[in-house]
Amino acid sequence: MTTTPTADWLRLDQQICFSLNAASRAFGGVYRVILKDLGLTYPQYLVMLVLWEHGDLPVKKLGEHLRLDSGTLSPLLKRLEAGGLVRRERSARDERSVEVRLTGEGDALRERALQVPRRIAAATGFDVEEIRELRARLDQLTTALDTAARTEAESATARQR
Amino acid sequence: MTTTPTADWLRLDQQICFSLNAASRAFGGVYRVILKDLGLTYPQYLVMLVLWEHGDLPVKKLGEHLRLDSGTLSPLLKRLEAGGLVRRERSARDERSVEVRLTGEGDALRERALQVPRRIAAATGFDVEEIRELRARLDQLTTALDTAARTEAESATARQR
DNA sequence: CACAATTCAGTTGTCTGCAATTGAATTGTC
DNA sequence: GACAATTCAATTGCAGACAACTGAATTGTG
Repeated sequence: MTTTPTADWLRLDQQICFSLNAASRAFGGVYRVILKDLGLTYPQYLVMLVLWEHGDLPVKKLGEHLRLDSGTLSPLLKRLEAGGLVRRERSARDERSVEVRLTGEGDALRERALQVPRRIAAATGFDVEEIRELRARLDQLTTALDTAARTEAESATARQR
Repeated sequence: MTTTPTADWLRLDQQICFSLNAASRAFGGVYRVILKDLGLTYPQYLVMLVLWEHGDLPVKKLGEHLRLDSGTLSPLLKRLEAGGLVRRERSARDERSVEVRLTGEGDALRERALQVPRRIAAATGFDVEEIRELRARLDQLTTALDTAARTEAESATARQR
């Protein structure tokens, strides 16, 4: 009987994470080019997407939508503010919270951004259905990985006790 | 007739790039936990994978396998060297080139790394066939995106002329 | 041979991502 | 009402990515 040699488990081209990482960075490359016109980086674009979709939000909520924490968002939002797309205002009701508000300029940028998804979709060469399938697959993967990360972290903590 | 409102094109949950990005970072979380024992980060692990698979390589070749350039690899390799896993030696034949060589320690680490892919695979909750399919899909995507990035870059350059 | 073009690694500067910590504000509980 | 626990944004420190550039070495062409 021929089993896969254990050594082959380490082959780069068998690592799903590598393909994923490569695809993610390849997207980065395309976005970099397309978003240059808008003066946005890709993560900044994601933040703007959330704001356009949901309106003004506290940093916390923004982070939940994007699965990013304040360590990433704080400096990013400052840059957006410096670019005049966004204002940050301490909430009156809860002084711990900072509301991120679109400026007129930030709101106006939305019009120019409308063409971006279409250009991106074209760049993938995938049709709508293929994209939908792949998205579903990836979201399923993300959920599984998040669960596993928590489990691993717990068992690691347990080992230390 | 009911077409999808253009506004919906900007919805975060329709952006394939976001799912991809999220999945990639979720992988990062799992790897961070699992690789902590080995004292490697995820990109460092990828470099080690290539070296274990192909033996000593110049920085250039390493970058081709991983689609990374010297800007990323130079500092990363210095850290691996500081950790005693790798040596960097100027090639005698071509003094521009730097050979990255595994040390005994780096080679030995391979044994402990053999368990990693299995744990990762388990974390995904996907079976071998599902992983294979997803990988194929992602590689296809990467190829398309790389081509598109070049095309976009060219047309941007052309517009400037 | 000479010299322009190319190749290669490294450096610098900018922008993520994330862990860990800080400090202020709020909430829950006694 | 006091005070411990929690929440929230910001900061610090580290490691990646990548563009742009530098400097050294090599190659190709005339």
